[in-house]
Amino acid sequence: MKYSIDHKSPIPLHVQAEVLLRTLIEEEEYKNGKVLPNEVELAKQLAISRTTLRQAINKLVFEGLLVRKKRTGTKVSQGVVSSKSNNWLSFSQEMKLRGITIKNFELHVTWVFPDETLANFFEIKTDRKILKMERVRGKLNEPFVYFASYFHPRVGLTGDEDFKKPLYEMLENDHSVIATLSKEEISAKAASSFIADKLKIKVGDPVLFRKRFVFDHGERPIEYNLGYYKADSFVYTVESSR
Amino acid sequence: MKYSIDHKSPIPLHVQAEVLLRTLIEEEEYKNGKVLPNEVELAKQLAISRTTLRQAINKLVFEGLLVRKKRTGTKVSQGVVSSKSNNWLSFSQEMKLRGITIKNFELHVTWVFPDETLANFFEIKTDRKILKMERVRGKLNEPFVYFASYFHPRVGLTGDEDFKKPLYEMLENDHSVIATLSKEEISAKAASSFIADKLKIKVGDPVLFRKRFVFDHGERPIEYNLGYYKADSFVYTVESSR
DNA sequence: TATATTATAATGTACAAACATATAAATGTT
DNA sequence: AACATTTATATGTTTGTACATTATAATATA
Repeated sequence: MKYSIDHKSPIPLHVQAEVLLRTLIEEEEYKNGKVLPNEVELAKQLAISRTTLRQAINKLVFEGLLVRKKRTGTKVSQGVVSSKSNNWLSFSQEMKLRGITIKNFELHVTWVFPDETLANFFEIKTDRKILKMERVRGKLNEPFVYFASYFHPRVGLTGDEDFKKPLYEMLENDHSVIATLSKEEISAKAASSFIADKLKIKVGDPVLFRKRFVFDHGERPIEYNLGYYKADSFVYTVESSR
Repeated sequence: MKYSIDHKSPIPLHVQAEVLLRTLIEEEEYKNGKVLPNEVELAKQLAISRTTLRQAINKLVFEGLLVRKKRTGTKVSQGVVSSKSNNWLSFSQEMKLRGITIKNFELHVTWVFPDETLANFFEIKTDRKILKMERVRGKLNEPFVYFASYFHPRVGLTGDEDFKKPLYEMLENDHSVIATLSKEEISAKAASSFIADKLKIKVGDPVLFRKRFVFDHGERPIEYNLGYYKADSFVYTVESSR
């Protein structure tokens, strides 16, 4: 047989099968839509169990490389590809693009004990103080966002930094912390009295709420950020393709 | 026990387990790094075999939602990898994954003249009628989103289509229209009387407003979609890296 | 006290065996 | 010829079982 599997190798059989399949589906005929040998048959040929073979196939199916169809069989999927969109600007940069000049008219830095959520996110104990930065930004007399940011001690912030500079630039230049990954959650909320006060709106008024989790290259948590945007002052844009 | 699995249901056990896990890991504690019950234990609790449970966990691991570690256990991944073309699920698909069954309790199809914005987007004249589809969706007696969708004439919809089927699938299968690009704008708004009525909330209550522009492979406009989500019923998640 | 060593608890790998389900193809019926 | 029915074949689901591997926790040793 053309391909086979080494049962003596320390490499797991399903991994060997996966590699073998990847090679196999590179072949012209398979690329052009020929169905693979059926699972039972192929498993027998490779002298592995069907379960093990399926383990390998599953992975490729999940990657979108293979497509399964009952009765018909499994074959190489036709059009694949995936891309991703990016949005990695700090708030001031984002606003600048829209021709809006931002004022920071409240900037407050304190050291606080993290609550459970924060301690968990940062993977630290609750008795270890962390830096909290709050700020209100907007046009003068018209605040439109309140932020609360928490930073991991690892970052080494003292609280004396110049927070008026673009944040991620500052972290990179002065602290060698490179934020590479972020996860955001966006939802709508009614303003609490605290937020209403900060944004000069009424309690219950709509706000856009954005949670942002920032990580460094090693997937270590860097910043935990909560943003409350006055309705209509902020539009979040996402582009995606498939 | 808090969650459980229905052995009588026609839904495969591993799918049920998957949904259940997705719900589970939405909980704060798990999101913040608590490890899941170990496989053997969890399988016993859910009264399914470990193999079946692993099938479910595997899927989430492939998606990058969970991370396994020997001896330590399995937990929700922090840094996340964003694998699947997941921002490309239709509403019903998105909800299904969360184990929520959606009712369409208002579905309305009409032909309308586009306003300036629409005509511009579709690059057509304002005297050419286009198909408008409105719907309210949610759990029964608890609507949580109102949609209005407009389709380009090019798509060739007659209005008699079965809009209960997943939209993009339908477009693809029955109309050979493949939506590949989307641009979305998300903001918070106060409910108008119209929206308040649709969502059974009060005028002025917060809603998440999502505009969605959908294009085909040739970047030609396909759909213009407006969605009004009841506050807290919907969280928009974005992952990005640089 | 610091460093090896060993035990333990979690995931990882692998098999065999049944039965379920969807669908293409073959067959039968009108 | 058009339609309905059956059958065969491929994937899909599920269980039970066994042993391997690895990283942490507990223990023993220098």
